[in-house]
Amino acid sequence: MEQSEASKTDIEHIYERIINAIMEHRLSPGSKLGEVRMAEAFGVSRTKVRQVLMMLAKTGLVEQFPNRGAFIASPSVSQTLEIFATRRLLEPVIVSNVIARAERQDLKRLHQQIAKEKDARKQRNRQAIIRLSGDFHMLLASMAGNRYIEKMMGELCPLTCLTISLYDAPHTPACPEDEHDQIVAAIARRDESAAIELMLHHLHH
Amino acid sequence: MEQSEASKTDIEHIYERIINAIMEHRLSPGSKLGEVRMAEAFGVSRTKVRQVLMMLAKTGLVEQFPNRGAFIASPSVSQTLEIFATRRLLEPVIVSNVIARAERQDLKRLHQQIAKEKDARKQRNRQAIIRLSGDFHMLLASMAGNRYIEKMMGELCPLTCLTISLYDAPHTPACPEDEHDQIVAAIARRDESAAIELMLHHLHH
DNA sequence: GCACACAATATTGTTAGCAACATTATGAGT
DNA sequence: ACTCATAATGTTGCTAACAATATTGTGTGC
Repeated sequence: MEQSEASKTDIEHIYERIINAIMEHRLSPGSKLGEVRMAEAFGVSRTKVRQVLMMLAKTGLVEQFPNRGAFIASPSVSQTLEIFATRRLLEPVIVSNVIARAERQDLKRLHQQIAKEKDARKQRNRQAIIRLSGDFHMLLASMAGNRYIEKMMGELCPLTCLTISLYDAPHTPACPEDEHDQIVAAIARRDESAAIELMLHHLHH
Repeated sequence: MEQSEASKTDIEHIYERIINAIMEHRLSPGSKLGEVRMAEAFGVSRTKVRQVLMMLAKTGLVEQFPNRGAFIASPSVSQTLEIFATRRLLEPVIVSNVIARAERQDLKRLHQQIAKEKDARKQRNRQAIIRLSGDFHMLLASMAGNRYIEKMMGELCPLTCLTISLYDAPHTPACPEDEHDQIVAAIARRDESAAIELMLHHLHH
């Protein structure tokens, strides 16, 4: 009973941390997520871990086998194709919505994000690079003004990270940085077709 | 201890039944979902009900308030707009994919679905009409060959039902039947632009 | 040395009971 | 009669122990 925080809060907290670990490639596809191990690692009861695992399973990031436990998902080739097909569907409308809605403050946040990426790249911090790259897409999604699309992106981004660690050559940088840069520039000058084109090209691997 | 079926199975089972209840308008937005009450109603332990509620919360169909309980979601106006915006984004590509992929067997199933709808309409079975109408869209989504889009539709359909019972005049039929009919016809003759046009018109309320 | 059966261990699934919180009911004071 | 405080009730959140299943380890026969 060291910390009796609101349960909701720390369940959500653990959930986020696991997603971050996936985004940073610190959890590989297929990794087993033992309940007691996680409970000890996070200092909470097994019940809460269980709930987190179930939430992750519902979003498709972990697979659960009865009486066997939970494992980080390893998307098949067909799943990977579907993930990217869905992103190619969603992200153009995200860009388009952002262009239509973005305030000056939003553009500022985008530039800050790019700056952070540039920083991480300069420091050769691979984990940070990967995570920030994903955060860029999530930030964009959060500005599109559609929470359902945003939620979907919140599931597709970590899944994308998993596919990258499965099917990409190791030590390949996630996204060339200047592409993010160019997209933001196109958004800033409200050039919709260019931004969409850049985004689609960006998602073409 | 009357039925010790595999827990996974009956959790999924309860989950489906609640979604069905939402789709049939037997659960109104804002309804409280008490844990003990549900546990008794379904003949399972409170823990399992808890897990189901959490899954429903993750998909956005119920809202949970700490120490207060779980309630069927009542989408706001802005949420409703976003739900339909998302459907207008997804369903055209669903139709397009179905046209590209549908086998003879799929078309048969679509026609069977339409026949069921026609039946329910003849019998003035309002609950069945509403649910079957939702099932039509889900059936279509399942044929599109993209499980992520299908999953998203599986969340958006029940949400749509909730918005209908919130913002539609009571006793309004969910969808005019012939529209589904026409869509299937357009799919059958592989007329993509017509099918998409019909679907968009269909989603225009 | 190998394959199989059987025991030991570890992990997951479930239940019952307790603690914490919110809601409702009761009653005293004005 | 109304308001506020306080007690009673009910509901949710959590923990710990138990049951069921899978995994690993050990030994015996061939």
